[in-house]
Amino acid sequence: MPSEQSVATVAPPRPARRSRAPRGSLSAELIIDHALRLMDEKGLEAFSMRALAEDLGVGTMALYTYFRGKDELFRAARDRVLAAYTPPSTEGSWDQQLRAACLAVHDLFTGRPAVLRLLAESTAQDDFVDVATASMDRMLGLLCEGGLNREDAARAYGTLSRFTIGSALREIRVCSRPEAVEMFRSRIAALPPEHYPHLADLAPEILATTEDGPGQYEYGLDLILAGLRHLPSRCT
Amino acid sequence: MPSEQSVATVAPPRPARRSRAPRGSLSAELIIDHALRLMDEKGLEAFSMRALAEDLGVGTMALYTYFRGKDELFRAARDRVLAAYTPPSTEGSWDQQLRAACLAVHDLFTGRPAVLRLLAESTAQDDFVDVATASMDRMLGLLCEGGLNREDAARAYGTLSRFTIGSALREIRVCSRPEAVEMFRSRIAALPPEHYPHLADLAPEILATTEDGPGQYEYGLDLILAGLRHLPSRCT
DNA sequence: ACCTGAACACCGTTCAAGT
DNA sequence: ACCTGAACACCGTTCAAGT
Repeated sequence: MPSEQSVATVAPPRPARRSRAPRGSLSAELIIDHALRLMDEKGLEAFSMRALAEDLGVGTMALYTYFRGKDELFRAARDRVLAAYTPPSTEGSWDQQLRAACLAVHDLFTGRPAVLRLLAESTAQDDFVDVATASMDRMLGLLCEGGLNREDAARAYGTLSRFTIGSALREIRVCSRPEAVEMFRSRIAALPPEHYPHLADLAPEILATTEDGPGQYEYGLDLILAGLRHLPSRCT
Repeated sequence: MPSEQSVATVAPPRPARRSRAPRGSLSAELIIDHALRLMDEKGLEAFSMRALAEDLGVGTMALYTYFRGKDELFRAARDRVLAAYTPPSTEGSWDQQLRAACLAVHDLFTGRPAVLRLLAESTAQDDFVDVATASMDRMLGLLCEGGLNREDAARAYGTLSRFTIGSALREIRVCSRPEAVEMFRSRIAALPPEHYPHLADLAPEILATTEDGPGQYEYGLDLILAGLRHLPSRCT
């Protein structure tokens, strides 16, 4: 009496020897953990539901027990990183503290390129409140403390957050990637100097600042903070 | 004598009655034109090589005669918009002209959301020199004219360009989309005021500035320009 | 040369089914 | 409930073939 497995059936090629995954082996948290790691390691375009499932050692459809789909998974990953973030407390005058808070957000994003891209490229109408809620509240408080009126505080925050996102995006796409900087260099060198005299003249300085992302960020941040200190509405 | 079309052959369902496209009906320029229109109308995620080909009334593979693939088509479309751009000439002091040049770039991008997204999301190591070469050269010239030294000019340009891109991205994703603003509003209203006191307090001002994208951009721009005027290195 | 459809290797997701 | 593979409707792109 031949047992079932000894029968010479032509088995279809199974890509990975994986029996049914044990019942409690998955959870939303675990999925998000692996997703964030995968996205930051292999890049956002290499990420897929199928690749994530394989990384977890489960069938693709197992993910759909925990998330409605890819978009919901993305939002959950992004929100977890942003909501868990608390800006480091610092000492000093209001503008020194504000400076530190901005730098912390900047570092958060450059350290988590996938989350930044998710934030910037998200196509859903849903949007996280803003950069990171706790940080936003803190910065608004510091701006008021600095003597800005209500409208100036809101607008100053908007300015700082837009500049921070713009800077971090440039850094993860160019400054921190040697091949991209090299491409930038050769593109500038190839421009006809007679058409772009100032650009050709300042090329060395432009390249130097491109290579130093964080320094460039601090420079612009200080520029904005200087502008804030000279605001006519300020009465401190 | 039955003509060919009267023969009762069981024809496979042809999606569109399209005979072979005439020989010279396509060109790189025409393809780019349609691509830009499609991307701005239907959104970047709705765009595909297959949809573009259908829009042009040709087979999908006809596009590959003119472009190596989707990425090359994207780059060509982006480069055409940016390279063709010349900043409007304006009058006034160096900082007034600088202000006008920044606003023109800002308007270029908010008016062409697909190009901005292409610029921001491009994954290729190749990157256009920067925002728009002619504009970059002009702004660098104005900064030097304003008395900034070489390094400050390069860094100031970097600051202005990062802020401009960050602002334009925020505008096309939130400010100019009523559903997104509404989502933002309800998210803020849902936050516990005891955890985010400043945010809850300033909610009206924050929402007002969110609704006014261009105004918010001008505010931040003026803040940066004020910072530039107070730069210690300036000797004018 | 320019344009074509069929085919391939990917996606995300629906569905009916297994445990 | 939790997890599965098959199937569907999409992609971008390769290829051999038509004109």
